[in-house]
Amino acid sequence: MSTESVPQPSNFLRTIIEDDLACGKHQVIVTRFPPEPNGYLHIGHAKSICLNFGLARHFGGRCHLRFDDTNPAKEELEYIESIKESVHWLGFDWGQHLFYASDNFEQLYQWAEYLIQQGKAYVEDLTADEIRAYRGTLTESGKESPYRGRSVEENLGLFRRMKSGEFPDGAKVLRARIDMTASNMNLRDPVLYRIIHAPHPHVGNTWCIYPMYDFAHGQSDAIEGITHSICTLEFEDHKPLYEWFLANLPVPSQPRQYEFARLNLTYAVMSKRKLHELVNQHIVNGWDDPRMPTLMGIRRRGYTPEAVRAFCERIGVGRSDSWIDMSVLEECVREDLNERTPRVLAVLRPLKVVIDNYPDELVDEFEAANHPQKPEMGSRTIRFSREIFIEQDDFAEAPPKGFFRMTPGSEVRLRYAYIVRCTGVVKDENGTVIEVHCQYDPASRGGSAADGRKIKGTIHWVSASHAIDAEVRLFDRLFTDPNPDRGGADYKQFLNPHSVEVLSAAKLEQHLATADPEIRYQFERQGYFRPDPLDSEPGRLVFNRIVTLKDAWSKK
RNA sequence: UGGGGCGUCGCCAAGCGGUAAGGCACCGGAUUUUGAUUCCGGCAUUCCCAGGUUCGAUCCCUGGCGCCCCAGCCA
Repeated sequence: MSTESVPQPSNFLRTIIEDDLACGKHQVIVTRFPPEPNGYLHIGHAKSICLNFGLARHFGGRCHLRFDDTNPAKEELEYIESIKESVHWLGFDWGQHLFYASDNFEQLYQWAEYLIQQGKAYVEDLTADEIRAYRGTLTESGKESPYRGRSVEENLGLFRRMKSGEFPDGAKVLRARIDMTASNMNLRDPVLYRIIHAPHPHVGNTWCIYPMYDFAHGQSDAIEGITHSICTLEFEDHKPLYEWFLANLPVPSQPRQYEFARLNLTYAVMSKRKLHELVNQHIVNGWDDPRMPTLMGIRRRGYTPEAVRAFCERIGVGRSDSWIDMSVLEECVREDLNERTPRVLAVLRPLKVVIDNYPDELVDEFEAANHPQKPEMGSRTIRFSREIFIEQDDFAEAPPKGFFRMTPGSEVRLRYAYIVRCTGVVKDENGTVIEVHCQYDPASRGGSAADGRKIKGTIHWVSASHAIDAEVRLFDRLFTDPNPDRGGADYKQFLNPHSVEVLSAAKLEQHLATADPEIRYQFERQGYFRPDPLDSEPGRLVFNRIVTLKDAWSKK
């Protein structure tokens, strides 16, 4: 794919790995994509997936898929399945390397007892509120819990009773004994285990105590032999704790954590909370709504995995907070679709045109190229007759300066067909043009004038008696503001009221009657479209607009 | 005002002491039966600011300024 062949500039992660390989620290690198199965994946996750799988592929290593499933209160099987499907859709394969943090629960439990035995963990009886109060603030150090000094035996007994289900949710937690005065809050005796009497999506009812992220993540990395544990910036403050566990537990390997800046996209929101809200409040029609930045959404809309991968390559990886322009994503989609889609003529907002000097019953046929720059993509036949439809926007009774489409008195080319001249219009009682009359030039068959005169404008059309009907959904950005997320304001006030426009009377060339949902098309002069995989069916076609074509005219 | 991180063109991003890559956006112009594509050309005497070291600094030092993250029994 041409979009992926451009050499990529280096980034700090590649540099680190190159150095680790060069000095012999590692023979082979192992990365992992570690989602929590508590929601659906979005374009931000795609960046992480492409990074982790891409780095492994680039350096001949491997990448694991690991579910960080340590909190059964929020996780579901449905999400596990969806996440696997999205990663595959994006084009990556973890092979045999599918892992669950929950598969390590027994080992993690043993390590927790080990820490207790070393005097480095204790059972806490303080309530959640009390723990918070004892933790201190950003500027004041914390206080030690009165339960911090329990004996190893007492801690072990209590922890085992926690495990056996003797206590209700929240009654006790296991804490690491580190330093209540640490300036890094994560080191102020972090909670290691909490009691949750809930079935787990992967390991069922075997446990009622569950490890916290911090106690599971690094150790799982170590168990899997991860060499480079890549996460987002907000985990940087957790690194000392990550390393504390690796240093204080007999783990089988020593992974290293590196952080990068998460993806932010203009005109979109990415937080799980906001995405949930859009769905729950029916602002969008589900997680796979084509306007959503979820992988399910953009997939349904018609974005290709190739385009998403090209996007992830193009934006680079860094450590500074960044907001990528939506136009970068859109341009990646266009670049891919421009290469691969067959062209087709489709009239979205039909305006009837009658060619008065064209024989009533005559039907002409033209060969239309499927791709003007790629003859190998072939051609198809399109039919022409006396009555056709053109785009309402392609006609102007009083054209603005520079308009070179159909207008009274002047000539315009009907793509692949004939040159026509508008001779008159029919209006309804409101003065709206409802029909246009033309004369065609019989000597211009195919669209070229016999005398070689230049025709500036070419518009698309569809034969009225041959066209098929379809619904077309025009999607646009969900928000009107580039940063709906920014500062205090409610992001919902920036919702774009025109993020979807449904055109129910579109007219398509006959060729599209059997459109395969997996095939994308370019509707010439308009954009890229594909049949909606859920709602389109033979006889009741529904097309989604994936992205518009660039349009230098509308900018003026 | 505790700790951690970041600051190179409107948005990303290379650069790692030797005199500012690239992409998107934008602005021209050429070709065009898609106002698309393609193609040419333009677009940071300057790297948050101020000092310092050096023959030479975006890269080193010092001091400022700005922005982000952290006080879940979430990840």
